[in-house]
Amino acid sequence: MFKPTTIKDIAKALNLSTSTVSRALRGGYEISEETKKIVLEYAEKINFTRNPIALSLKERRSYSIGIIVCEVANVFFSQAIAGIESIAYNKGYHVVISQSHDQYEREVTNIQHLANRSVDGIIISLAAETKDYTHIEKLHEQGLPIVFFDRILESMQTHKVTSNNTQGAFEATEFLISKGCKKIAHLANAPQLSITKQRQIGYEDALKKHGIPVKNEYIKYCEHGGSEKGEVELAVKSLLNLPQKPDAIFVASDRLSMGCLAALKKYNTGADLVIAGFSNSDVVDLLKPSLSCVRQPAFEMGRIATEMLINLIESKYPVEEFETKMLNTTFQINE
Amino acid sequence: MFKPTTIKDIAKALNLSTSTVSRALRGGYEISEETKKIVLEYAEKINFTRNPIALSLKERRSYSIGIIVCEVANVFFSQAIAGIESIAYNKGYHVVISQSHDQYEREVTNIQHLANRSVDGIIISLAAETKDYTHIEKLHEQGLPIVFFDRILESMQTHKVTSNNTQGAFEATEFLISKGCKKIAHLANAPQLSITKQRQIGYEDALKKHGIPVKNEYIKYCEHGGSEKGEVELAVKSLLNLPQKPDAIFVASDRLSMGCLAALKKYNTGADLVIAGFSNSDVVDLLKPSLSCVRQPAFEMGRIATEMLINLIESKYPVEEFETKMLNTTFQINE
DNA sequence: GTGAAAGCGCTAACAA
DNA sequence: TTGTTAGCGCTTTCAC
Repeated sequence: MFKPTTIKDIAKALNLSTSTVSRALRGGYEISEETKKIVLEYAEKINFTRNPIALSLKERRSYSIGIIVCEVANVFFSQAIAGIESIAYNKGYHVVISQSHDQYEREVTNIQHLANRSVDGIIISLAAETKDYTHIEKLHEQGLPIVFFDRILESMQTHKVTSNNTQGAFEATEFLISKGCKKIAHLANAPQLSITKQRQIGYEDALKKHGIPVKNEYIKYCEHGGSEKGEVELAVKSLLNLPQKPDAIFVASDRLSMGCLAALKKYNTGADLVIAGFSNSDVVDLLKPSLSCVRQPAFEMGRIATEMLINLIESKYPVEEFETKMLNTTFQINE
Repeated sequence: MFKPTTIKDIAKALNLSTSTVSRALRGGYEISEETKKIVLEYAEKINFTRNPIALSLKERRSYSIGIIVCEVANVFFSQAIAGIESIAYNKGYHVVISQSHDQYEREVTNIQHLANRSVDGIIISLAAETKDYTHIEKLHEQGLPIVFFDRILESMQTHKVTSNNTQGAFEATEFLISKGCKKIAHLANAPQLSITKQRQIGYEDALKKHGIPVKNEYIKYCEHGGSEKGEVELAVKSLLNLPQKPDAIFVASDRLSMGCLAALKKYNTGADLVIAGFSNSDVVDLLKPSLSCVRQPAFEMGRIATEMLINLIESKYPVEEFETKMLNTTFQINE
């Protein structure tokens, strides 16, 4: 059995009390230099580390933070996680990653699991399926620090980090217009998501600015964010079958973009379509139907969200003032 | 402050002792049906969950397992993680993911962090940079259950899961030969990795079988697994600059494949090259220079590794017999 | 400067 | 069937 040493072992070996050892280890000022030295050297020698579990129980906190994203195999999220880790580890926090796979049920399970003091706070981007927020609201009311990023819950009073989705969508759509497209479709995420609304506004604003009417049949939502099998393909198919077939598609997310390209390939079409969409993928310029894309500063978003969360966690007083940071996107043309 | 309810609160509210509550919650047979019902209903009502930290301290285990992979943004690993989670959650284990980014230092830090009783066991695929294994060996000697998958440490006596790398590499290389290629280069991972050796054997076997001489200058290793900036590009460049420029490349990993294609694009060449390599990417058939690929059963590998680990963790007696499972790959032609 | 002891939330041996 | 209590490893107040 795996049985590491405890301060009790050290105390016994050194003929001291556990409290003296404990204080010596954390450099308590009341301990004589000599004792301190003896203890530290011995601890070093036997490669001692304090039991973090016991520490958590005692301190009622775990020095770890939980992340909930829909999936880690998405470049946007993996970059964000890298950003989160970069801050968290520096400040002495461990990071626990969990995936909702865009499913409501799994989001609920994961957040329950993470709360209950196995983490000190949570950074979350909502699942596409989530429409009921009581599981989060309850924990928040109980005092669990929560920071939203990307897919935020607007109604909740806490810190939030997003990119400028509206502006990004606007640029992408305007790019499609600049390529001479007039029948621009929009392949969107689940309609209740914050990012879906914001991106749709950017899309519509661009159309309006250039005098192109917004047509509802050109906007297709994917309720499951593209994680349901065949979901994206169906949406693309219905666009292709419209009497007025689109000449361009603005796609709202990375996952949808890949699904869209795959569908176009399957139906052996798309050569006459211009595609632009949100994506942080690094292989985007290797794709056959090229994909111009809106890039989000994922790493930076992760960093900021983590700083906000740790502020919340370490704040001595209940925080009353919350901020929502919005970061700029960039647009990358691939043709 | 975040302050969840404890069994003490329940005991007080229900006028019972904490032990009764504790037993009722875990369905102890000695508790009367009535008391059990009252307790369970009340717990349900106030949405009670036991404090896992206290539980861990008491039981000297955390019911969580640690995973160390080079990066989560790699489809092979994210699929493996999904496999790991599928078993772990069913058996009541939490999963803690951490990334080495193929760096030795981070692997050491992560494994230290995970051990020390914050996890009950570890599933690991080695970092490309790792050449010294004492950090793992020490923990293993102390009794921490460890299972290797993918990039395994052959010298360690424990369970291991791999795919049939040699066979996969053989098929890919034979495919290139079947396309009429005779000057087949091999873009490989760090040379000390188990997978590198196995895949190289498959590559060489295929060449030999077809009477093609193995040339050392056609084999390029990437010490950092392609995670160092410019590493892959440099390797590809040196292949392209050979007096006898290759007519095909067999690439040893997903990351290297993407780097390779990017490099070919950058040098505006590759149309005359046939590429095949290991990849679990789902966008592989959308790539411009097409990439035929060896698919590994990542999800299944994750499942098996987890079953093995949990067996190790829950075994009453020290396990002496270890097994190495090897799963078959499949080959997917894209042209 | 050091030690004894209580307590964090939970379980389990022992009592009743 | 239920309650009392000690103890998991650590920190911290209070004595000395």
